[in-house]
Amino acid sequence: MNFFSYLADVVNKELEQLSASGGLPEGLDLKNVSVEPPRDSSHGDVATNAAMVLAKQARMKPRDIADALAARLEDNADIETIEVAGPGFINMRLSPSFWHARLAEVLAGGAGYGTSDVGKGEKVNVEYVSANPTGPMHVGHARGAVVGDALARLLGKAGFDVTREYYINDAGSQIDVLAKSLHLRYREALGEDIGEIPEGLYPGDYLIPVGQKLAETMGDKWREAPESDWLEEFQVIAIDAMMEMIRTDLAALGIVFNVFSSERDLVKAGEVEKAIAQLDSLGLIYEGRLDPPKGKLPDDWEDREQTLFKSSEFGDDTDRPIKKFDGSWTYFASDISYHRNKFERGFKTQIDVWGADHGGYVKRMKAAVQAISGGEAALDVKLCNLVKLLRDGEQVKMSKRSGSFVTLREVVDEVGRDVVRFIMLTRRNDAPLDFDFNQVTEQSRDNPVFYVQYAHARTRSVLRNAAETIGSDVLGDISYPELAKTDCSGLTDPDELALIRLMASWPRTVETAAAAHEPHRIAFYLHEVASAFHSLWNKGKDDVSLRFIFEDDISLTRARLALIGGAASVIAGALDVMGVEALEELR
RNA sequence: GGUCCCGUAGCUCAGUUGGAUAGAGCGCAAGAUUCCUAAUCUUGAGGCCAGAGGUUCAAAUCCUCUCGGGAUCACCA
Repeated sequence: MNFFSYLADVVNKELEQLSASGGLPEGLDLKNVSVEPPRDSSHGDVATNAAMVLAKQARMKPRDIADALAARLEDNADIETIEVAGPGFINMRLSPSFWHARLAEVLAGGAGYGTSDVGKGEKVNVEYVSANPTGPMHVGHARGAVVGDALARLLGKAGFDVTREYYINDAGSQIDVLAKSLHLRYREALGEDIGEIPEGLYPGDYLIPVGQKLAETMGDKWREAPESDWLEEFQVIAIDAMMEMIRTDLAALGIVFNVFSSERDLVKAGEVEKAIAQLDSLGLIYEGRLDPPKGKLPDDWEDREQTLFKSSEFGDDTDRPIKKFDGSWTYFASDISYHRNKFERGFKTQIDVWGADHGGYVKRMKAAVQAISGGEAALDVKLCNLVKLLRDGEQVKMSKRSGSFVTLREVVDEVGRDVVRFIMLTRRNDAPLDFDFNQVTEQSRDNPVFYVQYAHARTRSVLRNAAETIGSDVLGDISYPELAKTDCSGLTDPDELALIRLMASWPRTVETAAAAHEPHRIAFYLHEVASAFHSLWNKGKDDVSLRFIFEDDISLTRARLALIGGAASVIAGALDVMGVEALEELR
């Protein structure tokens, strides 16, 4: 249960009763009344702004409303103390028994705790990675991959029906380049000395094995043939090989898609024509001229008539071309048809995860989604900023031209998938991110992955240790469902209750992070839980009564183990939303 | 020049879609190991939330302008 929602219901009911009994006017609009954590935990566990929000409508002083409401809430058994503070906040501290009940929920819920139905099964499409199939994935792709995957998991946890989708950009001119590069490697495999890879072709050696295989299976059939004979076939072969490589790399990161959509297939099926025809029927397509960009004029600027989409009618800065000079569709045109295709498959909420360098593309794409859906669908674009790789304090230089970029695979092989995934979520998606090889493999609190994993390993260590030192025949069953039934009235220390309050905040964290489409919040939440747990652990060093295991007090030990088990369960559950496995021990 | 993102402690960043005295880590200063992993914890100093207006009970958050950093700017994807 989201205890904030629960208390919001309680507050709303009391407000209605106040209205009914004449303490407040009737017919008040309660929609802005909220029950939230206070900024400063010394103010209490939850706070409501009801008195301030209603003051104007009710034509009463906030303090008067607050006093009346507080007087009613005071009788509620879940509320231990209540006070009116500041301009009219009502601060509530909840009773220990309320928190004990939440702990039981955490344990009984296990991995499913925090799962919400706010999504109401609504279909959401998350499109991410969508790297061009022209080479291996590099670390920049890794960030988009992790953000998209974690967002998909988060939305699923919040009750949405999520589809993870990869859009294969396999129709543009870079595919011609890919096919030509492959032909060169094919000739090389047949024994030809190809020398330096010419400028404009892909120099990486990942096409070498593909060329070799071609030479084996096809012999020299295409060696001297004109380009027009082999281009199409080489394109298909190259795309398949690259996508296979990309899938493998993504799998190494633990990322799997439900749907791969091919731009090439869309174009071949005439989907672009359909989409453009629809826009045309709405009067949104016309022939016209664009103003050149202000400021510096591009060298090759040519003022000419083009086929344009009226994206400016939907908030874009200017209208956008949908055909190239040679009459073929622009990338934008096929992207319109792709998003239309997603809408026709029932996705009214679409999320795209892009690199920050595509920021200038957001407005037109949102405009297009609005236009093709008649305003029924909405697109949210998450832009992922750059990842800066650091090693020994030095930036690892990446140059695509020389082919010396660091691949996703290399990073995953070096530090592990869980580390990559976690670190990629330690910043907001639109903030630049430093990925420091030294830091992320370090076993210290500088390393957030370690800090959180260590907390989990410690919880598991205590549970193992309890069973060993006391013996399970005396201690009893300490599985989470059994611990859920434990009498926890012995848990009264403020830090213990604070830890439970954090655990109990997990459902709300899921809901708010999902609503905001911000998976990084899970990483910050985890850091908080880990910190609260480490803190409690160390408190037991000074205060023996706060230790977890007492051989002569099984009842208290079980209560403490319930606390520990709850922490373990919530940490593991939150890590799972990030796609990270919780570790049992760190040795 | 247009557009978008960013500007919060010395550094790296959070800030729960408008809430109270703005938080955390690193670094700095001082401390804590008879126990289950000190691989951790506790305390302290450190701020004109880039700046100026506006909106309202309430602004780091929303609006306008200025300054500074980044991305991008027809016919690439």
